[in-house]
This record gives sequence, C-alpha cells and structure tokens, in this order.
Amino acid sequence: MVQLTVGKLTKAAGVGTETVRYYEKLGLLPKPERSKSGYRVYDENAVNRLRFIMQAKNLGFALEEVKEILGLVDGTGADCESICRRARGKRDEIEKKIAELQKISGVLTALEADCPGGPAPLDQCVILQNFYGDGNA
Amino acid sequence: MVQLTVGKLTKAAGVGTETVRYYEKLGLLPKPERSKSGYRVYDENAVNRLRFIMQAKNLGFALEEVKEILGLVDGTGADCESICRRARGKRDEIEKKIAELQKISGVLTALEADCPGGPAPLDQCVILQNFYGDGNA
DNA sequence: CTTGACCTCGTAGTGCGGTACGAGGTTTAG
DNA sequence: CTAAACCTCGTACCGCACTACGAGGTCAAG
Repeated sequence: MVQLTVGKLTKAAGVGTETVRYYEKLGLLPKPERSKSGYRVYDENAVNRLRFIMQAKNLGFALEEVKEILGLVDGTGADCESICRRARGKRDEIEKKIAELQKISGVLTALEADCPGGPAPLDQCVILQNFYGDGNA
Repeated sequence: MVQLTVGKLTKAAGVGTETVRYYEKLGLLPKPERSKSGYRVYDENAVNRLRFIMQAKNLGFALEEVKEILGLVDGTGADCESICRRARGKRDEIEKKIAELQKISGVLTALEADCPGGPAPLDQCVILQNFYGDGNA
C-alpha cells in the first residue's frame, strides 16, 4: 500500500487540493487517515475513486448523484436488495444518457456525411434544417 | 407553419420563459420574429431546438458547447470543410463520453450481478473494492 | 536552524445557469 | 370596459461546484 499525501493524490488525479477537501466535506471521499502531524494520508485506491468522481461529474452527474452511486458501491449499511434496485435504476438512467449521446453523435455524423468535402457554403446541407425534428424525443 | 408564443413554446419544451430569454441572450436560440405588440413568435422548429439544448445540457455539455454544436449545424458563414472538422472533433468527444458512461454502467451491472439477491450485507461483493481500478482511465 | 514548499483550517469570492421580481404594455373573457 | 392572464424588459438574487485567501503548523534541504 503506497502512502500518498494530498498533494500526490491531486497530482495523480489532476484536481486541486481544495477540491479534495471539498469532496471530503460533501462525503464523496472518505475521511482519510492522518499522519502524526495531521496530514491526510491516502492509498492509491483514492486516486481511482477521485478519477471516477471527475469522470461521472463530466458526464453530467451532479455531485449528489455521484455520491449516491458511490454510496451504492460502498454499500454503507444497506442490504443487498435495496442497493441492487437502486443500482438498476441508476444504470437505466445511464443507458438513457448513452442513447441520447448516440443520437447527438448521429446528428454530427450525418452532418459530416452531408458535407461535400470542400470549402463550400452549407446551403446544400439540407439535412440540417430538419435535424432537430429527427432528434426529437 | 404553426405560430407559437413564448408561453406555448416553453410548455411544449418543458422549460421556463426566463430560460428561453436567457438562451436567446446567449445566442443559443435565434432572435425570433415579433408580433405587432412585440411578443416573440416561434415556429415548431424552435421547440425541437430547445429540446435539443436541454438534452445536450443534461448530458454534461456547457451551454457554450451546446452553442458550438448548434453553430456547426446552423453553418453560420463558415465553409463546409472547417465545420466538418469541428463536427468530427465534437463527435469524438461524444463517443468518449459514451464509452465512459458504458464503463460506469458496467460497474453497476457488475454490482447487480454480484448481489446474492436477498437482504444480506454487502461484504461478499468483493468486486466493489477494486472497481475503481477497473474503471481506471 | 532557517528557508521554503507543503500541509492544516475556515471563510469569502467566482462563474455558470438559471430563477424570481417588479414595473409596465397587450389581449381576451365576462 | 375592466380584470385576469399573458407578454415585455432589466436587475437582482440563488444554488452548485469550486477556487482563492489568510493565518498558521510541519518538514526536508542546504
């Protein structure tokens, strides 16, 4: 088990020290061990947890939601069944997000396919006028 | 072409009137026609555009990024080639997001699969201790 | 044994994305 | 013909997620 100070941790995960403290306060990161002098001490698991948080956050999850997901994974106190149920719900949410992203990706691919390939005005990219309609929920 | 007031538009898209004004100010929505009395007048295309914005926003795109995507689609002034290039870049970003979401979804699926199915403590869900490592970038 | 990089904490300030408010004009139902 | 429901605008405020700041303690290098 490698021992990391908060500085090493933040460098490894690409975030600021303040952010780590903030996440700790919100309960996204567990309170770490402390050195004799009171410094936070982490293991490399913390790096991955932190990376996971950043990733989820970038994908449109609020910190509260990330906390919820992490709570499922930590399995703090609750029984397996209820955790499973919530995990399934969360996964369905995520699958929905994936589907929506795929739709947007499709729009951009169509846009690309429609481009004649040279520097020309976009007037002939007729597909675009209707794309919102295609992307309709 | 159906004519919509901003109230109809917002009801159709599920947002507030203020939000529409806000997006207009930011340039996400084009300045609409006005009625004699100065009311904003929209067509149903605006509903879809607005929905698209909400969707993209929920998926973790900042309004500026959404504006950029919409700019690509609107093809305002630029030539086809540069738009294509940026569309490709944006699509790659989106595909990355999709891949990350699939990883998170996978974690939750693994969690579910690991659940014995009854109300039991999660101690046996060993997979969880390492999941961050699995989800590692 | 001092310098300077690192750590501790709390509080205040920032930027984004709305959201609410207030003063006023318009339109339509009774 | 008046009242309610809609619209206009600008400004101010809100919550989230940081981010910076200031006062101080720790520790490894020279």
